[in-house]
Amino acid sequence: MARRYDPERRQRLIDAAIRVVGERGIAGLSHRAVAAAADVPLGSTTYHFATLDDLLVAALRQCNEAFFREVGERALLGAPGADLAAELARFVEETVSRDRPRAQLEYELYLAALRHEAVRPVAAEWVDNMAALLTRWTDPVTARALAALTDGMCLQALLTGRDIDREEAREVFARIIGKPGRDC
Amino acid sequence: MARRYDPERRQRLIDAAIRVVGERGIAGLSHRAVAAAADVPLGSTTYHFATLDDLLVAALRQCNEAFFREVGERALLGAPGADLAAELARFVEETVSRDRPRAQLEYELYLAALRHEAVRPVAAEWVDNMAALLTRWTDPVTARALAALTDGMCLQALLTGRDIDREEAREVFARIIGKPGRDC
DNA sequence: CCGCGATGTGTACGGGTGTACACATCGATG
DNA sequence: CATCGATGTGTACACCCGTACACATCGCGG
Repeated sequence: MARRYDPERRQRLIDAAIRVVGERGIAGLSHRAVAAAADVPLGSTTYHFATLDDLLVAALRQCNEAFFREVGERALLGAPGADLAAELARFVEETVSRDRPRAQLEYELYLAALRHEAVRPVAAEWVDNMAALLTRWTDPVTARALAALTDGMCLQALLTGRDIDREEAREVFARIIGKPGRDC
Repeated sequence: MARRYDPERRQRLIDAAIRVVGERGIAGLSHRAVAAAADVPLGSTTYHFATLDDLLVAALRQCNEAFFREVGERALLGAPGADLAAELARFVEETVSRDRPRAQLEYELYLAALRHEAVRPVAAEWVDNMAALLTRWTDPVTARALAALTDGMCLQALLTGRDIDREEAREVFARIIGKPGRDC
């Protein structure tokens, strides 16, 4: 494999793309904007990423990896056996209130799959990763439902600008999981 | 109030905007595209809607009204007292599989609130309307949870291109509602 | 009936965009 | 060291965009 003059050029472009989307939204994503943010000439962006969809996919994939690496490392949901409903409630509440710009960025990339066919497989990966993660605590059906409810809660909060009531969230998560000691 | 030469000009522009977003996505929404779709000169769009956000808000508001008018007229969720979980499962399954383009359009406008501050109040109305509707069957907390889960399920299906398992959906909705005859 | 504001129309300008392409430069390979 | 493909660079083109603005046209109030 031939080495590049700037072996990290591609990576820097992805980082720049994420920065651009974070600041100006997907609508502001352009070869030129990324080139400027990465401090490289225009031709370099078009060389490494022929279309904007390529950039979008690379950016979402990187967010995806970063997110689940963090979740894995920091055990964002506590150890298996912990109170999953409470952990999920904490997670959505913090996602929405603590680092809102980042959540908006991640969701914007994720939701781009609605219109951009090319992004769909990566969005599917995200969904599957989240479900797989939750399967450590519960069965697959419940895991998928928890993932969906998490998305719904975060999005409604982000879209309306409201905060999340952590206790209310915990209660609802618990209902899906099923209260321990009862047979429903 | 002074009557217009074309009293329905504004309305036709909104319809055209919805058509444009449906065909080309929000990224393809422009004064020119709307003018062409409505068969009016460019200046007319800018006169009635100075900014694109104005158009976006008007379009979403119209979708919002149309949606809840339909829900109200056709009793999309069945009469109060019906099996709400089953009705919701049917609803999400049909939303995703029957008229997918329309669902994509509605969600694209709705999700625009992530980036467009101006759209946020209308998105909030949508959330509130959905919750208020569900309050006919259940308490407010459960209603909000059902609305969030509905969004999450539809979105995950639309984003990944997958279908919804109606029976699985019913089961999960039922858990949030709480099964009748049992005390959980 | 006349004037004025609301509504409608056409055009032009400056700026941003994707894309293409010719050229420069490097690393590996023979 | 000659060569060739991969990588990097600069520029130019055609296109679409929001915006502004001058002008036309209509309806209503005085």
